[in-house]
Amino acid sequence: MKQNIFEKIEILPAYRQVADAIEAQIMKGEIKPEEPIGTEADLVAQFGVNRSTVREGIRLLEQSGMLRRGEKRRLYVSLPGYDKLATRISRSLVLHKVTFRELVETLEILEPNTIAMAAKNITNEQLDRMAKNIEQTEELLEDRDMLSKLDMEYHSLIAEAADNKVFLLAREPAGLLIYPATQYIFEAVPEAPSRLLDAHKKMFEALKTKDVEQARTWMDKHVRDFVKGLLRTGANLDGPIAKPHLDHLLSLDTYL
Amino acid sequence: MKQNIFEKIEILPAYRQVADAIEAQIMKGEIKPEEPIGTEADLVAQFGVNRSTVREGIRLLEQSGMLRRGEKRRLYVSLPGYDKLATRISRSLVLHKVTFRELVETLEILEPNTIAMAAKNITNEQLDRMAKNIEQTEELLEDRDMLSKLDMEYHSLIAEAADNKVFLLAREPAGLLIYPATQYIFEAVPEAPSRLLDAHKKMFEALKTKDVEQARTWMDKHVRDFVKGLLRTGANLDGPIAKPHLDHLLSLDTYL
DNA sequence: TTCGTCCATTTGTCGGACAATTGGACTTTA
DNA sequence: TAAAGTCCAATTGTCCGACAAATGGACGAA
Repeated sequence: MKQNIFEKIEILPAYRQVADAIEAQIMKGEIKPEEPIGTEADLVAQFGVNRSTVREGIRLLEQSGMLRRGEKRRLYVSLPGYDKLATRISRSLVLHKVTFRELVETLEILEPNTIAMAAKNITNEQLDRMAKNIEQTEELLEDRDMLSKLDMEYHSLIAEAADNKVFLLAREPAGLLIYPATQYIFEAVPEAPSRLLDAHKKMFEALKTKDVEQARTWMDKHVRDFVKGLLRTGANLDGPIAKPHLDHLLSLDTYL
Repeated sequence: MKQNIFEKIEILPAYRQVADAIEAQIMKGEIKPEEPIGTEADLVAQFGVNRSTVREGIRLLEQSGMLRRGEKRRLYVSLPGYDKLATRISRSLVLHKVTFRELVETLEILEPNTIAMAAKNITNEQLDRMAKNIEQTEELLEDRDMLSKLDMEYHSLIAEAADNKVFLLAREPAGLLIYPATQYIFEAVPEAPSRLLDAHKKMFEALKTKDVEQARTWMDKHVRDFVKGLLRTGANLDGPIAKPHLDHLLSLDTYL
C-alpha cells in the first residue's frame, strides 16, 4: 500500500440511488414542496426497479422529511419541519453525551442574541401571543408541568420573532434539551416560578418597546438565574444529561 | 364538531413501529453505539413481521444515522455524525429559502463567540493543525477552489477547538452554506485572499496566546470583511441563496 | 506467509400476491 | 336537496418465496 492514487469507488445500492435521484430533483427545484410525486407504481416504472426497492428509497426521504404521505396517502414533496429537525438533532446530541455545561454555555450566548434580534423584528401578532403566554403562566404558576411547557413556548416565541431561520434552528435543539430541566428547578427552588414570571414580563415589556438592550439584559439575567437554579437541583454540569430529563424527547416519537 | 375531547388515535404502520422500537432502545441506552444489532433475520424473528417490513424500518434509522452497515454488512448502532447532520440541516434551510442575510447575521454572532470559546479551550494539537492550514493557505493563495476549502476547514477547526458540541452543531450548517460564497468573493475582490490570510494569522496568534478579546475582535473584522466582499459580488442579501452557491451541497450525496 | 479455492451466511433485489384503506361516483333515503 | 349508505377502482402496507452477489472465514496449495 505505497501509494493511494485511486479514489474509493462508490457502489451505491439501488434504493440509495432512488433516494438520491429524487432528492437531487428536489434540491434542484425541479419538484417543489407540496407537489405530488408519482405513485409507487410510477416510480417503479421510471426507475425500472422493484417496488420493494422504491419503497426502501422512499423511507430514507420520508425520514429526512423531504417526502411525506399526503391526501389519499400519495407521496408529496415537503419541507422538513423545524420541530422534526430539532428533535433529531437533540437526540444526536444526547447520544454524543452532551453535558449540561455545553447546553448552558450555548444558551448563555444564543438566548440574549435571539431576543436582541426579536426586539427589532417582533410583530404585534407575536406580541399578542406572548402576552397570552404570560397570562397563562400567571394562572398556572402552581402547575409545574404546564409551567415548563409555557416557558419552552415562551422562548420559542422569541426565537420565532427573531425571524431568522438559521438562528431558530441553531437555538431550538438546545432549548429542547434544557428546558425540561425547569421542572426539576421548580421542585428544588420554590421561588423559581415567580422569578421566571417576573423575568418574562420584563422581557415582554422590553420587546414591546423595542428596547434591545433591556431585552438583552433581562434575558442575560434570566439565563443566569436558570443556571443557578439548575445547580440547586444538584445537577452535575459536566456529566451527560440525566435520564429523567430526557423522557419528553422519547415521547415525541409518535408524531415525527 | 362542537367538542374535541378525543385525542387523535395513532395508527402507525408496522415499519414505523419497528424503527421506533429500535430507536427507543438506543435512546434508553439499552444498546450502545458500535454494538451490533441482530441480522435482518433476527429482527424478523423478534418483531414477528416480514423481512420487507423490517428493512423499511431499518432504512429510517439508517437515514437518521443511528444505524449503519458495519463489517460484514451487519447492522451496528452508530452515533449520528455531525457532518451528516449539518448537511441535512443545510439542505432543509435551502428548501426553506434561507437568505444570505440570515446566514450572515447568524455568523456575525456565532463566529466571534466560537473563537472566544476556542481561545479558552484550544489544545496544542489543534493549534498545530491550524498552523498547517495557514501554511497551506499561504502556498495556495492563487488557487481559489482550494482557498475556499481551506477557509472552511479553518473555521471548522476553530469550532472544534471551542469544544462545545451544541455550539459546533449550531454553527456548522451556517458555515456549510456560506463559505462556498468565498469563491465568488475571490473572483470579485482581488485583494480578498491576502486579507483573509492576514486575518487568519492574526486570529491564530490570538488563539495561541489565549487572548480572548483579540480573537473575538479579529473574527469580528473577518466576518464583516466577508460580508463586504459578498456585497461586492453583487449578491442579493434578501433573496434565497443563488443556485451556483449550492452545488457543493449536492455533491455531498455520495458519502452520506 | 501469501495466495487461491470453497463454503456458509446475509444482504440486496426481484416477482407476485392480497387485505385494508382511501376517495370518488353513484344511489338511496329522509 | 342534503345527508347517509353502497359500490368501485386505485394504492398502500404487508407478506411470501426466491436467488444472485458480496462477505468473511476456513482450508489447502504454493
